[in-house]
Amino acid sequence: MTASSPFPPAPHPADPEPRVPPATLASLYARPGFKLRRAHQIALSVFADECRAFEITSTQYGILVALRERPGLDQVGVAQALGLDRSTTGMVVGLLEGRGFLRRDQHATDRRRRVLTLTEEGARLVEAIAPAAERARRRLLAPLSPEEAEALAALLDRLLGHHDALVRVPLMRPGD
Amino acid sequence: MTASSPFPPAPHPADPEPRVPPATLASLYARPGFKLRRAHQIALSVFADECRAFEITSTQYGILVALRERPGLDQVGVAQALGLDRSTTGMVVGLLEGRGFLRRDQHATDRRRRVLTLTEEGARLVEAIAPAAERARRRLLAPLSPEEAEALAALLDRLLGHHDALVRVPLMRPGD
DNA sequence: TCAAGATGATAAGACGACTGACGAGTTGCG
DNA sequence: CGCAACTCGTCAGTCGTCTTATCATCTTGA
Repeated sequence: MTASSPFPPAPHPADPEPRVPPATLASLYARPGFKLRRAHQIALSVFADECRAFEITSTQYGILVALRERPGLDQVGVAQALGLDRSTTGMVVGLLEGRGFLRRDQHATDRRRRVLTLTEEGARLVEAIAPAAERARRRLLAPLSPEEAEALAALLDRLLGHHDALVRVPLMRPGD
Repeated sequence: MTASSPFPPAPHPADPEPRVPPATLASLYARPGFKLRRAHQIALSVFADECRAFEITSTQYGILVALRERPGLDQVGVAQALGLDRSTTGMVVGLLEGRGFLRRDQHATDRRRRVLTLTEEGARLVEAIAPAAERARRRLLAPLSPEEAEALAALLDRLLGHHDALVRVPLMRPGD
């Protein structure tokens, strides 16, 4: 809360901040965060479109995949495996449980935990979605050549790797 | 985009769905949508961190910038300028109005419209944030060399350009 | 001129995400 | 052993986003 003077940005020679020209819409469009928001929006949209028949979101799909590979994870394990918040995970897991795709049972010894496993139907679903998910991936990357797609993946990996510790929920391969 | 059958149709008969191996966590991590979600998460986080003092989100900042450049836009105009949903825009605009950063007045002739303009305080805020926003941009891109950052921007632009029509709210430079 | 259509705004509901807090349970250490 | 510290799950609250639906208003055309 530094700005309480009636005069907006009077030139301050002693200001350590370099002069920053006023933001314009064009500069907004050029911001990487802006592009990433749009790209994410598009990725969600393409996935939802391809998986329309299953009425499932990419987040829900991620949880099913994680449980298919590692049955018996608890919610925190799922959250860490996918880089999700604990609360978010709890909500989405509750959704999937309500739709009968997974079960939550008490852990044998640690009663704080709920052990998550796919139901038969959940296992069937995650298998059935695979082609649609693959279609979504290809469609999202369609505008890029294979080399460009590779380059994009590499650049994003650089970004993620360096900022991983920064985000509250770093990605964590469970069980290794 | 008419999928009402329980199973997704094969949209391209010439493009038969080959066998799709079962999804693993590793294959999930490799999905571009997954990386984009993480990258977006990080971008939001960095912006929020740098702008902590202003208690503002990147979306709110975008609306302020749009109104600074084009005072008198209506909500639909703001939504189109930023690629936001109309409903989302209405909610965030209501927030900003409640905090005193913008005003909503009746349009002179068209009473359906609400004309949006920054208040003095809103104008001061958007000026004051500029250095923090610039800091966030640089920090987000810090892991990349200038050339890599440029390449990433170009690749994302390719993606956005080709999928723009696909997303329900395409980006639309107002007034050009 | 009046009904039909287009457009702007809002409401309601669902989902994802984060923060902060809290209770129950577990574990480690003095 | 007993208490402190930690962990798991949950809840409440806030925010952003999209969908669908509805309402008010404006414009247009028969």
